Order: sequence, then C-alpha cells, then structure tokens
Amino acid sequence: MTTVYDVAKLANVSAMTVSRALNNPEKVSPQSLKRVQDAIQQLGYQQNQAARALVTKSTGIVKLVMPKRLGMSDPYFTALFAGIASVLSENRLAVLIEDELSSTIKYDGIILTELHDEHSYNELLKLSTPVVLFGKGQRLGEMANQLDWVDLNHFEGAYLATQHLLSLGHTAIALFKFDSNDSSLIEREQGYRKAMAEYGIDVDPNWVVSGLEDTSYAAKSQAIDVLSHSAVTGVVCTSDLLAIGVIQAARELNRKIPQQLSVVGFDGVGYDQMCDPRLTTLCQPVFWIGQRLAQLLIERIQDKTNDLPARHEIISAELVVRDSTAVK
Amino acid sequence: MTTVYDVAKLANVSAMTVSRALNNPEKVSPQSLKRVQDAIQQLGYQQNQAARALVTKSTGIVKLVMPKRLGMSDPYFTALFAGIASVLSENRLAVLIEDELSSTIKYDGIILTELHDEHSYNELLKLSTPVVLFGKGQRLGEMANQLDWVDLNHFEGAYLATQHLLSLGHTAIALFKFDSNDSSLIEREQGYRKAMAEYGIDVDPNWVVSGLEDTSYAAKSQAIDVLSHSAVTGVVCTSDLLAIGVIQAARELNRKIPQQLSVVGFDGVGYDQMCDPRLTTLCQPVFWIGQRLAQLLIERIQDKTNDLPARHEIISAELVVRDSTAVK
DNA sequence: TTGTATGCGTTATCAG
DNA sequence: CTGATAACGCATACAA
Repeated sequence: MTTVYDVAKLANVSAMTVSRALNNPEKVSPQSLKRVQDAIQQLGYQQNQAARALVTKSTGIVKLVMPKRLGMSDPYFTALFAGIASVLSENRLAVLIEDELSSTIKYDGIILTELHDEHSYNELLKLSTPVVLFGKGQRLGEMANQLDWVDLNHFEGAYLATQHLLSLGHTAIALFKFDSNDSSLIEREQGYRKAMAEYGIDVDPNWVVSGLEDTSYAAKSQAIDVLSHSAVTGVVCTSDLLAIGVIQAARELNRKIPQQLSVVGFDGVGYDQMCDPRLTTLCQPVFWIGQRLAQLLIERIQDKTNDLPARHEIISAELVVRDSTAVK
Repeated sequence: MTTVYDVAKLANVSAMTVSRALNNPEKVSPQSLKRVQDAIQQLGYQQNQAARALVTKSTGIVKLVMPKRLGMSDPYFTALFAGIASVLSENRLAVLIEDELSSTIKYDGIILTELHDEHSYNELLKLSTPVVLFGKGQRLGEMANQLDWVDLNHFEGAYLATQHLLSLGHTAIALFKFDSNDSSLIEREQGYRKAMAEYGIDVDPNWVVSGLEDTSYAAKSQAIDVLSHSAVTGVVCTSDLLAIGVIQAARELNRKIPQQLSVVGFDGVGYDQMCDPRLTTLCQPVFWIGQRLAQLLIERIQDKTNDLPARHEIISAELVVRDSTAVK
C-alpha cells in the first residue's frame, strides 16, 4: 500500500506537504502542488480512510436508516435512496444502509426515514451527530422542531387532487386512505376536506374509507362496496396502489374509466406507470426529496459554527393529469 | 470517548487483555474476561472501528454495487438488497451501496449485481478483494468461472412456465422477451424452446417477440399486434411487467383472461401482486438469492487459507399458479 | 510556504 | 495467560 511518505519521497517534499496538497491545496505552492499531484498519479496513491478517520474523527460515511418494511420491495424508497445517493456521492460521501440506529460503524451524519418514538429520539441525542429526518417526525412532538427535516406537502397534495375532480364537475368524491398513524395521512384528509368545503359540499361519512392496507386488493374489495352503494363518481386515493385497486373494482362493476368514474392516485412512483388507463396522480418529486435530505445533512456536517438553526423544508407534489379522470 | 485504556484501568488489566477479551475471548482467563466485560458494560465502551481498521486492514464494511438503472425504482433490487442486508447485519457487517467500483472508502468484500465488461473485471482484480457476482457474469467469459457467483436457473424457469401452459392444452404459445444482452434472456428462450420441442410443437417465428423495453406499455402494443394476427392462446413473459402489458392488450381486444388467453409472468416481485386477475408467475426467491450472495461473500472474507475454490450456485424459481392461466 | 514532532485507538509481536 | 512496546497512515500544532 502506498502512503503519503511514498508520495512525498517521489515528489521531493515532506509528507506534510502531501497531506496539505490533498486537503488544503491553496496552502501549497503551485510547483509543489504539481509535483505532488504527479506523484499521486504515478503511484496510484489512495488515501487511507481509516487513518484519516482516526485522526479527524470523521468517516466519510453517512448512515441511512430505512424503514423496516422496506424489505417489501417498495419503489418509493428506492427512488428516495437514489436521490440521497446521488448527492452524497457527488460529495464523496458513502451511504451506509441499516434498519436500526445502533451499530459499531461510525458515521458523520444520519438520515432517518422513519422515527418510531421518543426512545429512538433519545438514542439519537446520545449520538450527538448531525441528523436529518424524512417527514416531520410529528410523533416526537416539540422535539422534532429542533431537528432538520424534509417533508412533502401532504395537505396541498390532497387538496389539489380533490380540487381537480371538483373542477371537472364531480361532487360525490370519495377518499381512500391506507392505514398509518403517520400525520401525513391526517393532513391528506384535511386537504381533501378543505377542497370539498370550498365547493360547499358536505362530505358523506361513507365516502371516507380508511384503515386500508396499502394494497390494490384491499382497495378493490372496499371500492366494490362503496361504488355499489353510493353515487360516488370520483375517488381520491392516498397511494397509487389504492388507485389501481379502485380501477380494478370499477372494471368488475363495469364502470368505464374515466367516463363513469374518475380516479386520482398519489405518489407517482413506479406503480402509476403500469396502470391501464394511465393514472392521473399526484406525483411526488421523490428523487428530489432524497437530494434535499442529503443536501441538508451535508450542510450540517460541514457547519463548524454549530449554530445552524433547524431547517424545515416542505416540498410540493405536482398533479399529473392523465387518462383516469374526466369531466363528470 | 472511552478507550481500551479506560476499560483496562477499571478492570485492572492491561489494554492488551481488553483487546484480547474482545477478539479472542478464549485466550483470556475467565476471571479477567468477566472483569473486562463488566468494565465494558459500565463504561459503555465501543470499539473504534477506524483505529481497528487501521491496524487490521479490515473495515467491517461490504460494498454493494447496484446497477445504475436501479435509480428507476425497481422492486426487484430492493428485495435483493433486503436479503443481502439481512445476512450481513447478522454478521455485524455494514452495507455500503455505490453505483461504481472505485471509491475512497475501503471495504472487506464486494457484491456486484452487474458487471459491465472486462474493464470492470480488471479493476476488480487490482482490488484483490473478496468478490461475489450476482449472475454468471457471462460477458467475462472464462474469467467469471474463477469468481463466486449466484444466479437464477433461467432455463428451468422458462421451461416450467412453458410446460405449465402446454400441460393445460395450449399449443400456440408466444414468448415475450424484453431487451437485454444478458445471457439470462437467451437461457429463458432456450427453456421455452425446449418445452415446446418436447411437446413436438414447431415454434412459429411470429410467436417470439423480442427487443421489448421492459415496460407494460411496450408489451401492450406488441401484444395487440400479435394477438390480432395469430391464434396464440398462451403467452410466456420474461417479466411481470410484460405480462401486465399483455393482459392490458387482451382487455382492449376483449379477450377474457384466463378463459381465452393464458398469461404467465416472470419474477414475482412486487408487480405481480397488483395484477387483475392475479398473475400466474415464475416466482424468484430474490430475498434468498440476496442472502446466498452475502453468505458466500462472508465465507470468502473469513477464509484465511486462501484456497477456497470458486463456488457457483444456481437457484430455482418456483411456478406460482394463480388466476391468469387456465385450460385451453 | 514548508517541515518536525507527536498522537489518534487499536492490535501484532514478542517477551515474561 | 499476560503485559510492554511499536506500528498502522494520517493530520494537528508548532517551529522554521
């Protein structure tokens, strides 16, 4: 293994100059710099991260805690990961994925996609490491506001989806919610209700279907029920999977989409692409969200002053109108 | 930060004994061991990986090179990753994901899910690190046989899928292949042809549709063409996405599934779950494949003798019969 | 601008 | 079975 000393010898400088050339090139004379760089080239020298970490107490590694349910092959988190990784690798940081907080591997910062409870939060504080949350971490209450986070504008998203159907002349609009004790779903329901209220429509309790598993089958069986027993002509779903289930139900009931029933999905990652007819959906910029998560973390890692305030970013989703919605 | 010296002082032993207690407990007297363990408990001591890595030249990190196209949110690779991570974390190894071979972070071993060419292979040899391939790495030719790999039995899979349709009385069976210069698709076609030959059926060239993008839309438009101009009653697809496209085409042509057309998918990860009717598919044990990849790598990392032969595992997929296939 | 001495926390070596 | 010492490769502090 070639070390700074090998490089130093070849470049006719001291090891220190090599180190500087690597970390603070501006503090080295152009001539020395050039000689060092040539030597590095020639020897194919690579910094030893372990030695560097030992003395700088930094690792070049960012830890990403993915939700446990990720194992169930979710395109959403794959896209999120891709966004995170893209920014991190630009900054020469590696991503380390684990499904729990504790581990023996050290890291410079951590991105949490799911913060279960106060217990996790306390562990987090013990680590005293830069951290960014995906989602408001609402279950932490006030504590979450002291941390950086990036979240989707769930309220606005559902509002836009509902307004889209309303503007097409629909009035009997159902909401299909999958089960989650995450506040994001509460906000989506609020967005739906806000839009309905603005159009002066009383929401029939039967229109709001909640507690669903997030699968097309769960949505399908519920949708068959709702569509058979009510005059609903539009459905807002909180995921594309649910929307696909509703479309399957409509097919079984011989309701044409979009002529007799309009359906809006939510997420726009993966599943919407394979729906027939093409799904109108609220498309989340998941890749971008991942990038922002990474960017905020990097800023915090690089912040020496330690007085960076907590930053909170709320990102908008965009309604992509395709073939599953039409005028009533 | 507490170090071995802190622990040593508290346990009334030397730092060396602490180190031994951690790495070779059997070489320490039971009394000392107990005192050290207690001290570790009490102080909440954690090994400094960087320092350890510096001297042992090991990192506790396994690198996983995912295909670049992963960014496109593919449930297949998410499942594969989950399998890999499960085994690795059991062995206190962390997973580091990157999309290219080179990086400054050191690692103990590497799992490659996509080996592009000889160039990559040469880089690999320079690293002289334990490596396991996902897939035969056929494009490396002979070289691949010197490496460990795990692959699916593509031939058998396609053979089983085709045989299933044949046993249901179908004779005009099409094959939908997505575009890939990977040998796995060649093998799948061979499996299809073998089954057809065994039933004494001549394959009509029009039945074999290749060069498709791996999307439901690509399959749909092609399928409309094929189904309109031939007497095909069964379709074997090389992915679930293609199968979904074929089903969409059938719907558009008013062909009932499975009464008028039987369709078999391939993969059984993610997309098959949301198909209507439920998709008969060749289900790959992707999670298990991931686990095997990790296991082989760990064995190679732990192998001191350095004379472990290259191991090659070929894993079978299982035909899961659901509602998209029926007797002719 | 450059170089020297020193230490980061751990384990290998070798002596006891 | 145990301990003293050196070394891993790099960067910080200080001196030149």
